[in-house]
Amino acid sequence: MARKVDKFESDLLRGSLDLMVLAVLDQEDQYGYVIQKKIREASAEKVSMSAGTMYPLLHRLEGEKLIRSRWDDSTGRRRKWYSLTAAGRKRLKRQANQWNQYVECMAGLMQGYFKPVLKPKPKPG
Amino acid sequence: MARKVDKFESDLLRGSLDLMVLAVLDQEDQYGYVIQKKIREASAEKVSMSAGTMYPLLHRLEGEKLIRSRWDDSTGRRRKWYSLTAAGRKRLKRQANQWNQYVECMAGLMQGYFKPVLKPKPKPG
DNA sequence: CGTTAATGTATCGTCGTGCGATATATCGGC
DNA sequence: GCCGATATATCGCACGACGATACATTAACG
Repeated sequence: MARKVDKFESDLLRGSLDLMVLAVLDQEDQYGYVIQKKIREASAEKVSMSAGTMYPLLHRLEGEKLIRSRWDDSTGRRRKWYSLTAAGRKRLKRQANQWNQYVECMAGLMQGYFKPVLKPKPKPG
Repeated sequence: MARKVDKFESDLLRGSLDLMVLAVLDQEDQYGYVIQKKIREASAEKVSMSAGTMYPLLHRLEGEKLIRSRWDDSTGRRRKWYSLTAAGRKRLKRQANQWNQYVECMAGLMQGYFKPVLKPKPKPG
């Protein structure tokens, strides 16, 4: 059996997808297709969101005024570019913080109840 | 009615709640009310699952044969004790692994696109 | 010219699940 | 008697990731 690249469960995505997209847009303005691609590549193919996830997500974030869009029809391919709003940057900061806190909480929970799986101090030197 | 629990956090739970419960049960057999309490306390009140989340979750895990239950009616309070099955232990190992990998992926994504938040405060001196 | 693949955005219905509300019952303290 | 904590359970709702589907452009290949 050929070992396929293990993909993460979609339930994990649920809590962090917004954060990823906001983080990508914090670096530079982008359009949907590229955002999707960037996340997939940056995660070594492990995080992949379908188009049916991506576009509604973008629309939702825009509805929340966290990002704004503008169409680019200058080329044959219609592209909708997105950029972070001030509120988006603020949200990004808050969620990134929350994410880090949550990861710490999980680490604590796992350490207390499930030592073996947690790496025994990688100690990168 | 306004949402009491932050949506970001409840979505985070989605990807990791099974893992938490399995981790708690890996330490020792427990019943629902205490599992709920342990998670809440171990996370410094930050992670809290409602009873309406807890019991259906337990039933689901039991349906998946990851845990098994037995009633204790010896006291006035009826308690349903849960314990991990072999499959449950296996799943716990897998999920914990996935979680750790996912956290690493996120760290990579965030580092590339959002340095300021992730970066630990440099200790002066 | 026709076909296929990649690019690019969009919407639909389905499904799973966390949540608040609610129900039921026991027990201890006042 | 009343109230809060303990203890389990179920209901309907909200929300979002997903696969399917649609449609248009561009480029490669025959």
